[in-house]
This record gives sequence, structure tokens and C-alpha cells, in this order.
Amino acid sequence: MPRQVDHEARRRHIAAAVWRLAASGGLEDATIRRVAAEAGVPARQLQYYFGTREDLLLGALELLNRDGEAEARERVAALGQEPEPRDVLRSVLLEFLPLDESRRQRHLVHMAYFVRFMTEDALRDRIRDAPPELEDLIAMLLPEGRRDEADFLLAGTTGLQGQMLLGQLRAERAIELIDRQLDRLFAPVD
Amino acid sequence: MPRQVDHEARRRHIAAAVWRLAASGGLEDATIRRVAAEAGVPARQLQYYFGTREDLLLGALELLNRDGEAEARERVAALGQEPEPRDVLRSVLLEFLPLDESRRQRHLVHMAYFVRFMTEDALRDRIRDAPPELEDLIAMLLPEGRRDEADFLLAGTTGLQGQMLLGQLRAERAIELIDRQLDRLFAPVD
DNA sequence: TAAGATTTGGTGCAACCGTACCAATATAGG
DNA sequence: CCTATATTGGTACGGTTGCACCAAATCTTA
Repeated sequence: MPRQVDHEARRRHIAAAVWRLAASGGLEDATIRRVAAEAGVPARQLQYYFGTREDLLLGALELLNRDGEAEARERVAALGQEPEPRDVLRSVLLEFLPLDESRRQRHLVHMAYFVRFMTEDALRDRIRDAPPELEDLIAMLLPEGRRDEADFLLAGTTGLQGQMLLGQLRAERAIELIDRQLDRLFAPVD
Repeated sequence: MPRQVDHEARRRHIAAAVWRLAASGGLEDATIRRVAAEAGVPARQLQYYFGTREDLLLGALELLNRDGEAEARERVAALGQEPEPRDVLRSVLLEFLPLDESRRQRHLVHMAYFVRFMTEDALRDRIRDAPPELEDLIAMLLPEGRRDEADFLLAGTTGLQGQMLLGQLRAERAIELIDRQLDRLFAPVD
């Protein structure tokens, strides 16, 4: 057997270049040649490790999501052994806001893929799984499991995400708005 | 003077082709040649009426927004002479949901422009004006003018928009969620 | 060491891109 | 009718795109 290479690492290195380009100029900027230049590798290497451009964009998205979930899980775990439901919920929601460069880039890239999410079947399936379980989780963390409030809370958070990405909303204000909603939802019942 | 042509009509006809392509495949599908074919006019005509491709995309967005505002104003006006604040607010919020093909396409196209909104200065300015006044309006329509609730209500609505566009949420459910929030916000104070 | 599969490098091609350019055409005023 | 000008048509060009293809290089195992 010949020389072995860490495929995962190479793919991640290339994917990171895709993310940077897609975040700054949309998917149309993520051409094979441009990505190769951004990653500092010959264009041929992208062919070898991903195949077609379509496969490259799909693979880059897959890695992005994997990284994002890992990061999110880490931050929730950092809350300690037996965290309050409210703190867990707050942490989950804040994961959707671009509060650091990592999250900002991730959400930006997601926006770049958005139109394709709706028209291309391969991508459609890839996101139709996650959301329901996420809304279940939020509903469970809420007192009395109020489903309507859980759904709107998540919708509101993603809405704030969009406003932040557009530079229309500062982080402090977004967090404040979420905390006010949490205040209300976790208020003692009269 | 030679033959005169209704410029506005021609531009709108071409812009509609841009919308259709951008809604189905993103901005990268809206090439000059493709738009021309979609509109059924020679490519040269796009040059004449819009200039460069950048100008075309900008102009198409401008017309889209103009149409959208007109449609929205119409629907609010249809509420009658002295509508209840709650009905006005509900109507404004529902304008953000893709409840018919017109709105669906409009929001879809906006998503296609999203990444550019953030990176290109020419587009940045074009949207930084509207939002504050919209949030003011919502806050005014709310009892006691609760600014925090107004802001989160708008964010939640745009969040629901995204979920609907992705096919994760049905229209009835989205409207129900909004109505539940309105129930709460317009509930008589104890 | 020999072998053979894995990994690279570079290049070529057909298709498409945006747009500049030049003629031809059509029509409203004189 | 005639002419000036708004409008259209078609094309050509330099550049980029995705990808297929062929050789060379590299390293592990037998």
C-alpha cells in the first residue's frame, strides 16, 4: 500500500476555503479554481477529494454542520453537571446568534446555501430532519411544555440572527430581547 | 424624434425574468443570457435598458421592492376605514409570510440577495433605512407601545418566513403562532 | 528491494460568461 | 418625404468555468 494521507484533514482544509468564499461572496464565488487558490492547493486536489463541484459544496456543508453541532454541544456541556433548564435553553438559543466569528461565518454560509436548500432535493433532505427535534427540545425545556411559545421562540431567534447578520441589530440588544422573553416564559404563575 | 417605448414596462418585464431565475436557482442563475432567454428578448436589450449585469440585479431588486410595498399597502388599505390596531398589525406581519405565489417569490428573491446585502455597500444602504421605521410602526400598534415585544414579534415573523420557505412549516401553523402572540399582547391587563 | 496502489501535477477542451462594438431599423418631428 | 435619433440586432473577444485525461511521483507492504 502506498502513502497514506489524512483525508479528513485535507477535506476540512479545503472546506474551510469554501466557507470563507461563500461567506463573503455567496456560493457563486466558490468556484473550483477560486477555492483551490484560497486553500493554497492545486485545483486538481479538489477533484480528487470531493469529485465534482456539486459534491464539493455538499461536502463543505456537511463538515460545516458537523463542526457547528460539536461546538454547540461543547458550549451547552460547559454549563455544568445539573444546569437549570432556563440556562440550557438560553444557551441553545444563543447558539443561533452570530456572537463570534465562528458562528457568524457558519450562519453566513447557511444563508448562502438557502436558495439551494429549497430547490435542490439533495439539500432539502439534509435539513428536514433536524428542526422538529430541536423544537421538541425547546418545548421540553419550557415550563409546562408550551409548544406554541417554543416554536415562536425559535423563530424569533432565527429572525434576530438575520437582523444581526445584516448589521441591523447589535448582539447586546438581541440577547436582551431573548432574555426578556425568557423572563416572561419562566415567570412564576400567579 | 424617433419611436418611443414604455421603458418602465420593458424594465419590469425583464426584471420579472430575473426574479424567476433568482427564486429558483439563486443569483448565479441570473446571467445576462439566461435572463434574456427567460424574458424572450435578445440579450442586447438588457444592456440597453439596464447596463451592466450589476445594474440589472440592482434594478430588478428595486422594482421588486417597489411592487412589494405597493401590494402590502393595498392589503392594509383593504381593512377598511378605521381598522382595529390589532388587525392592522396582523396584516403587516402576514405580509412577511409567503402566503401566495407573489409573496413567496418576493421573499425567495430577497434570500438570494441576502449574502450580497452584507458584503456589497451599494446594497447595504438600500435596506438600512426601512427596518427601524417598521419596528416603530409595530411598537405603535401594540398596546402600551412595548418596544421589546414589538421587536421580537417582527423577528419571530421573519423567522417563520424562513421556515415556511424551507417547507418546514405550513401556512396555517405560522398564522396560528402569530395569532397566539397577538392574543397574549392584546389581552386585557389584569 | 520490488511492486503496486494511492496521491499528485499539469494541461487541454468545449461551453459559457460579460460586455464592447458596429450596422441596421424604425419612427416622430420638420 | 426626410432626417435625426431612439431602439434593436448580431457578433466578436478575452476571460473563466467545470471537468476529463494522462504522467509522474510517492510511500507501504510483501
